[in-house]
Amino acid sequence: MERYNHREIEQKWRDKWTAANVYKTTEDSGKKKFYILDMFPYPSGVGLHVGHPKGYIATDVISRFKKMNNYNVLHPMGWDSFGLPAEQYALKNKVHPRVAVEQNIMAFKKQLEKISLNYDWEREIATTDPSFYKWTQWAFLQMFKKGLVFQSNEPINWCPSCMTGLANEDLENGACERCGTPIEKKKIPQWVIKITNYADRLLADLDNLEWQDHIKELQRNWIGRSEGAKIQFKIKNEELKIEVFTTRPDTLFGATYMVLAPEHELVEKLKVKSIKNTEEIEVYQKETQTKTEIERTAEGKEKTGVKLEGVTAINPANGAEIPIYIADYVLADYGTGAIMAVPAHDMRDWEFAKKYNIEIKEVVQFLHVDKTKNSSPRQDLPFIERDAIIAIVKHWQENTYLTLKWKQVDWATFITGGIEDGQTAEEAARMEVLEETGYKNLKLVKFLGGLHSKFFHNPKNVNRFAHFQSFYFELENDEQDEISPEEQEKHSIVWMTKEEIKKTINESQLIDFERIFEDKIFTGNGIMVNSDEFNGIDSEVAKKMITEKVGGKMTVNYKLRDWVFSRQRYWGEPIPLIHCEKCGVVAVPENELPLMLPDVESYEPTGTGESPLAAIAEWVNTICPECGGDAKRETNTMPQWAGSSWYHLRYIDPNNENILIDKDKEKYWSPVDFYVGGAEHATRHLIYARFWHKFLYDIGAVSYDEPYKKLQTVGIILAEDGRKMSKRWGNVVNPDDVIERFGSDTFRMYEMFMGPFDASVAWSTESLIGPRKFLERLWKFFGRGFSDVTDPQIEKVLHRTIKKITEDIDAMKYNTAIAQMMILLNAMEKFKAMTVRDMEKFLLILSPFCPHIAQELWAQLGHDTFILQEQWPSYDVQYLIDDEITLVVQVNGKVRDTITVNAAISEDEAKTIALASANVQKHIDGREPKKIIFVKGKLVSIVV
RNA sequence: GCCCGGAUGGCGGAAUUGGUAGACGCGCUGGACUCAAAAUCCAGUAAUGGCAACAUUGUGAGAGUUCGAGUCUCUCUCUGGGCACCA
Repeated sequence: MERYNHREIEQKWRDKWTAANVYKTTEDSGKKKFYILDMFPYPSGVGLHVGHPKGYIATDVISRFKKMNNYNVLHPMGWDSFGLPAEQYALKNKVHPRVAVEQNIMAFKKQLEKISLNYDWEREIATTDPSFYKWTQWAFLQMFKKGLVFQSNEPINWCPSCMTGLANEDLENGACERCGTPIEKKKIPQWVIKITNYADRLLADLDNLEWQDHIKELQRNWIGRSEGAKIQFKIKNEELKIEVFTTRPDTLFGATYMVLAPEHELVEKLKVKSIKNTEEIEVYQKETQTKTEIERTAEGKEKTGVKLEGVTAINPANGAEIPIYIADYVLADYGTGAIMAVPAHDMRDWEFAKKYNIEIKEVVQFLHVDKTKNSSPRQDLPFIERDAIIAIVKHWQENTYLTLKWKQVDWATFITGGIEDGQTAEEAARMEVLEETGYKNLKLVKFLGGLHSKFFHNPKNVNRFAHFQSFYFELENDEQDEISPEEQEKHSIVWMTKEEIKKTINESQLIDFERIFEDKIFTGNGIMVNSDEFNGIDSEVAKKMITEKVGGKMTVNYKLRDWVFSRQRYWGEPIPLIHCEKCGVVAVPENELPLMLPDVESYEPTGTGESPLAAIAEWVNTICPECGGDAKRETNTMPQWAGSSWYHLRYIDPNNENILIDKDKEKYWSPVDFYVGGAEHATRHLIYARFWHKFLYDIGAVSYDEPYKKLQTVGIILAEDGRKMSKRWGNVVNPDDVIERFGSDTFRMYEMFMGPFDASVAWSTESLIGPRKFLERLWKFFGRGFSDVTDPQIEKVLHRTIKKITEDIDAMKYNTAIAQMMILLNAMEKFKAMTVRDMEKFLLILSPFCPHIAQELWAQLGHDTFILQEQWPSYDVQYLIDDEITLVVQVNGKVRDTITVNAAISEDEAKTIALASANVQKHIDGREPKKIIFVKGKLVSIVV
């Protein structure tokens, strides 16, 4: 037998498979369908590196596995070929984008073919193909007709380097996701899709998807649902009202000023007659506009704003007259673009109010329910309410604090006590300190605020619901009165350091203690104060009550923004709309689709906010399909995400000229059963595609309302140096080189063996040797010939391997599946004797991973069939059962012996054998076993 | 700051979900073959002590629950990712 020659074998079988068209897929109602999809690549100029095919290999393994298990599998591939990079590549290399895309697709395809992925290439699609984008445009027109598309003149995100507007999703930390250039706000007319109409469904339907939880969580955060209230504030001496959205209507009594976004329309209206400092306002508005997103949101940036002089608002809760500001910390496009500011309970408002000396009014106080062992409230006791004080007293010289250690029980506190009638809280605090410790000369440093606590008062054996006011004093000297004998009996005075306090004092008092050192504001829920009739109730409950009282209404808000859909670039689908002076904006008639992207002299971006298409007069000038008069075409193009939002459907029916997708075919194949791709698409492509698909569902074009039933993300392959593979670092590994040297099978196997599928692992050419050696050893084993019977030891491992691989492929645990095949080969080499029949089983389970060598050896065994079309082997349970098992014997939790026993051993027998072990006896050391635990099939644990 | 993950030998990683930690692979060490090297094969490989049997320690750190914890609970450190003035 010749040496394992991967080049010869792999080329031979690739040719044969292609000639026989083995990957062709047709509808077959007799079989269960399985649609498995890769995120299609962007055919860039640089070609594939070793990381790209990882996901493709995985889906290829599953696809082959499913085919061998009698599924009718749809496994297609295509190209996401519109968009900026192609255009930029074309500009740089002075070729037309169409030509560049064609070349790049050819190059990509050539690379992919070497890996022998079982795609049905007859279903290949490209988003730049007019027969494809006809339907992208068609779907857009349906949205337009349903009123889901509107034109906006609001400032949008503009990338000055890419010279195009961008959607919210295209930003990364306030910069362009592609080029890293800080985003500016620019006012240009934009087509926007009301994706927010779908926010609730996009959120709710996540629950029914078999996606990884962290991806769902990412989408939930991106959609950003928050519940709150809309409340209106009257403006004094004006007919106008300010409407705000707030998640904290309970804090309304604490709203001491209001803020409008600088771009808020009310500002312009108020300028007309009320605002006295118009000039100052306008300077600030200009500043806001020219700032980049990054400048506006820079971390640690001090808040800025300008007061609207001459205008005030009325707080609807208490009638208070409060000032109005404009400030750029309020965003125009979230909520109503205006807020009620509650500096006592919102960090941002607090910063602002401190800077501009605005009243800070506390309306919610912390409610602490003690959860520590000794102090958590007892279920069986009622709460006794009490107004009380806490006094924290610092030593006159040292860094220690006064505490009381109770003598009867294990309990230490600061000085606490009730407030008597006619006493102020501070008076009560001073009195308690004097009574309990005798210290007299207190200097008040800080009032720490209110705090409510539910706890079990251990010394007094009652449940307390205490309403504390807390004070921080410093002692001026050690002057001290005599303490009464009763007090002395109760507790002793202990001076504690910070560290000691943190260890001994109960939770709620610790919160007070921390307030000494930190300027913290309370932003949580708690007990209402300073809020008239709502005082004393739970702030969570007060939300609805206060909203109702002031005539507001509870509502829901989303962070998700509408989808800015216009790009001022050449290489995209033309937006099929026509501007007519008489008729307004009119849709291009559907029978004129596709609206072809015209050729153009210069497709460079203009940078003015106008698309390069605007320069082609003969294309732009058209007639209005409604009135027949002169009209102009829309010249913006669609974003790259348009085509990828529905491409999964087109594979099902790639050549249909009459309809987006044939309903019967769609019903047969849809939805995608398994979708594999990069996690970076979690908040863009996967949001857009879900939206687009849901829209198609709503208009009856498809029959299932989610596109991707199950989603799995791929972990990226890092370069050998641990960095990302990039031309810039010069650390890119090309799959062509690896396949040439080691073979496609080795390459495929290694990528699946590297680690867990969704983990990012560094490439290692050194480790690649492992899978290669495995294949060489298999080849060699084959050369040795076969026996009439298989060694029972091999048989056992073989059937376990079949079981494990069957399960592992389903669970996407390829690394352990391959490890198991290695274990099998190790056993084969050790025990040698194996029948042809059993070897066939091995080849069948190997074939999804390494199709070429499996097919070659399959043929060498005399088969003239394609292994892909064979049946997946089943395992025989009789080989899974062990007659003998190894029991672990522990003494006090430590392994002292292992004993080999019959699998059916009884508990008593096992215990007897375990106790008989010499080493076990040594560790029992004559003591009497307290307890012997027996776990069937696992262990005997002896406790002495 | 907020929301998700992750941390196991020299390296990539296993661990039936609470039951012998380190499967499998790489690397490394020793041996066989060879004039020699590569390749291949055999043996070893968590650390420490011991000729060995074995003992002690050991899954980022610290506490806890348990006969028993990589796995469960709490606190913390480091780290990857996402979001970030979202009211």
